[in-house]
Amino acid sequence: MTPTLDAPAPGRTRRNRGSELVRSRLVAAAIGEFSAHGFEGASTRAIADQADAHQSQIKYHFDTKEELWRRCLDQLLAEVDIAIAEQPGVGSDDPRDVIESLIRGLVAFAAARPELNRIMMHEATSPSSRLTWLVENRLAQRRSDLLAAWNELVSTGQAAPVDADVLYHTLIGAASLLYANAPEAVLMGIQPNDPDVIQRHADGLVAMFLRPNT
Amino acid sequence: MTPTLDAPAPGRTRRNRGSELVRSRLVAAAIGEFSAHGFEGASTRAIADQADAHQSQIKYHFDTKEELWRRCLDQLLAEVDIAIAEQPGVGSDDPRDVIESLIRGLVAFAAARPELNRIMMHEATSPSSRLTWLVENRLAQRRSDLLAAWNELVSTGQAAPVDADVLYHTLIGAASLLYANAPEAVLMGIQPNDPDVIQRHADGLVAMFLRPNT
DNA sequence: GTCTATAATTAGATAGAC
DNA sequence: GTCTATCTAATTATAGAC
Repeated sequence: MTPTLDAPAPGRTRRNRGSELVRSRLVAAAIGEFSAHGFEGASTRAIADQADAHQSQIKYHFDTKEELWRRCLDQLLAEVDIAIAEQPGVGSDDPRDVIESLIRGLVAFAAARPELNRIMMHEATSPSSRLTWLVENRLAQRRSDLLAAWNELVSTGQAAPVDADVLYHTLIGAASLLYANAPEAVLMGIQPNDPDVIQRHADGLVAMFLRPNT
Repeated sequence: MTPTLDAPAPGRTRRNRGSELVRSRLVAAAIGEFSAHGFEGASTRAIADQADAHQSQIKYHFDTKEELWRRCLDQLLAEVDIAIAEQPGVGSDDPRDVIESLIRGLVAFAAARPELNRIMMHEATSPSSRLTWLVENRLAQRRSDLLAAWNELVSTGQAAPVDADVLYHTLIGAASLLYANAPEAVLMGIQPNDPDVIQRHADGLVAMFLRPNT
């Protein structure tokens, strides 16, 4: 891992380059620990060790464990937005193409980067300052966007009979649990990393959530 | 909470009644803590406090935190089996009725008792001795039973085009995430405890996973 | 910016009085 | 069976040398 591979972030001088690297390594390690063990189960020492840094550097770079956690979420949410935006039909005029792209983007991302769904499943089981921050500042808008696209589909009669109230969790649960719970799936003899499995999974969800275009 | 309401367990004398009560109170408290904070995030002191017992009684009654955790899972799995068995069509000859009962039973249980799915989502994010025990000794058989029923539905052409490989996680994710993540859903303005919401959720899943009976 | 040392707290497990 | 007291280890946070 050579520092010179990372360009300085905007507004930062060359002298900060090393610091940015440490920050990104800490975030990367923290994403792994938070997703595997939850916020409370993850230790800052384990995170620092994985990042080849010292535990006290977390205080210097992020002040608290919770602020580090928020940086992890922002990193992952940026990635899921990219994964969805990369889908071919995402900007289509046809609401069916938009929802299909969203479903395929969610499956592809959950499979490639299960950490976001894992962290969500850890956090959403009980109220906390982190969960409130996450929903209010990061997730509420995304859910609104999904519902807007879904309502377009409903208006053209192509949506499956899924209530708007439950759509968000039904779709995300159906799309991501297999990958979020990959260690369990593997013990059950499933290969959640097999591209064929992922493809058939996405195809099945598209067929279920979108009504046949008669 | 009166001890006399609990009958002595089979093979136990009247003198053990108090002990059985403490055990059941510890299990009940532990289910709440494990589901909210995960195994690592839950503390045996908080569990004992909630059960009006002392932390060291966990050692006496269950020896280790992990053994207490296993008792919690057995309690919850017994409850989900009952919830499914209570569905009217579960013993039907028609495979469609069997799957419909399973879906409705899963939704009803996840809504009424989200703790099981919460604990599963905490545990299944990384390998552990607990996860291996759980899958091998408790879940593998249940998944086989589901797949057997599903294959019957496939053979009669009434199953949605969902691969057998991914069916288990797709169905459980679609049925339970809303309730497992209820604290998040509430922050989003959803009422996961509203019987109407639950009813429409179950209806939607039945319509999606079962092909129209043409 | 980095790193050592440590404070303050809490964890699970346990010994032994009652 | 219950409960007090305590052990060992791990936790986050922090002060200060370099």
